[in-house]
Amino acid sequence: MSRRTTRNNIVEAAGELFYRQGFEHTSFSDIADAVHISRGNFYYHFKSKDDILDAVINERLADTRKMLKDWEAESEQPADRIASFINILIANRADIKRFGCPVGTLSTELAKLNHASRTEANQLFTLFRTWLRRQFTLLGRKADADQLAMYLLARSQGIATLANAFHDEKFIRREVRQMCDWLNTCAQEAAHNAKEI
Amino acid sequence: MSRRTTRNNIVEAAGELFYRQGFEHTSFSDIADAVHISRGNFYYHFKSKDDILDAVINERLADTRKMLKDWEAESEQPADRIASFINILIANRADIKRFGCPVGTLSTELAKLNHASRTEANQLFTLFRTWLRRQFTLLGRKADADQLAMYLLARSQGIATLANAFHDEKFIRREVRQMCDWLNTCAQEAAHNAKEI
DNA sequence: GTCTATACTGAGATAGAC
DNA sequence: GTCTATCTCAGTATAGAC
Repeated sequence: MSRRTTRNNIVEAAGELFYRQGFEHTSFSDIADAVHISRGNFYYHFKSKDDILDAVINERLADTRKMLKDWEAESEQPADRIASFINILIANRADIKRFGCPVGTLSTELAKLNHASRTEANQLFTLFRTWLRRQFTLLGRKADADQLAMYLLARSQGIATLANAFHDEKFIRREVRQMCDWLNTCAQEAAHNAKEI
Repeated sequence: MSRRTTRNNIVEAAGELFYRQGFEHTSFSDIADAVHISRGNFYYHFKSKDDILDAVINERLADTRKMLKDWEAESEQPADRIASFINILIANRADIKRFGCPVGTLSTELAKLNHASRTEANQLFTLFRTWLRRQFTLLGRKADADQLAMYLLARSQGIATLANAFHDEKFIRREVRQMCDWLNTCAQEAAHNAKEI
């Protein structure tokens, strides 16, 4: 686990602030206040604000890889693993309601800024997409695994956006329930097809 | 129709730039260059940048109201009207790919900025939600009309976010096709239920 | 490694001439 | 109505003491 160095503290605080306030709207002063260091001290650890952003994205990528690995270790069944993905909406519902999805909102912001780290940030989406695709393949839906992965990703994104706009946690719960139903149907279809062959 | 006054030109150019670059990231200089006026001239027409934002939002609200009205006039059947909504994803696919959904991305940005006009901007979502709810009610799905409306809204939002992140228009087309299928099933169910009663 | 002081830039906003 | 000139301020970034 990452030690409590000043550098790590900066990345952690910046990551949180970028999520809550947006990257551009977060100033060095904001981060300095959170970490309790002076503004000038940043430049010992990073050479620019963009540099901090890269560090934040890389940490999120590492965290996400670990999370996906954990989900695979926790469940044998691909359907259960996919359910783990769906349920992060519930686990993070309070934050999602207030700040939206950390992946989607960063991607959207960097797209508007036409920021150099856009591509990096979108790797977060790719991580989920690839992982979900693999699970759907294991589930026996090889032919449309990527489509199913994208469907789930998109639906989760939309739920996060609207839950944020309407400040509505109940909406998250309801949609998650529906997505779980959908997943069950999906798994049953796959099992049925497997018997036929 | 709005005449070509300087004020209207400012609102139009600002609306476009806010969509493409984001509100915060768009400066007076950017707008001034687009409209070919000096920076100082803004303050004859608006008292602040936030004032311009309000004007932009109000124009979008008016445009959206008109569009929804037109869809109602163009189609008698609620299912066809809902299809009009789904198909804006196709009509605007090039912009969506590059800049995301104008409603969703503004809502997301203003949420992060904790901006006073957040509520105003979210009225855009409410407009679509209420209109869709009414169409689903007319379709004979009174009991779950609002849930269906939110489902469609959320799904469209997610599609826009991912199409933007992955720069993928084909994904939009495929998802739109699926949503149209879903809508047909929806309408058939409603028709079936109507017969039973 | 961390600080203070400071340079530099671009932003939003104002005053007043035309 | 539109312009130029200017103000103020916050932001990023640098230099150099400790």
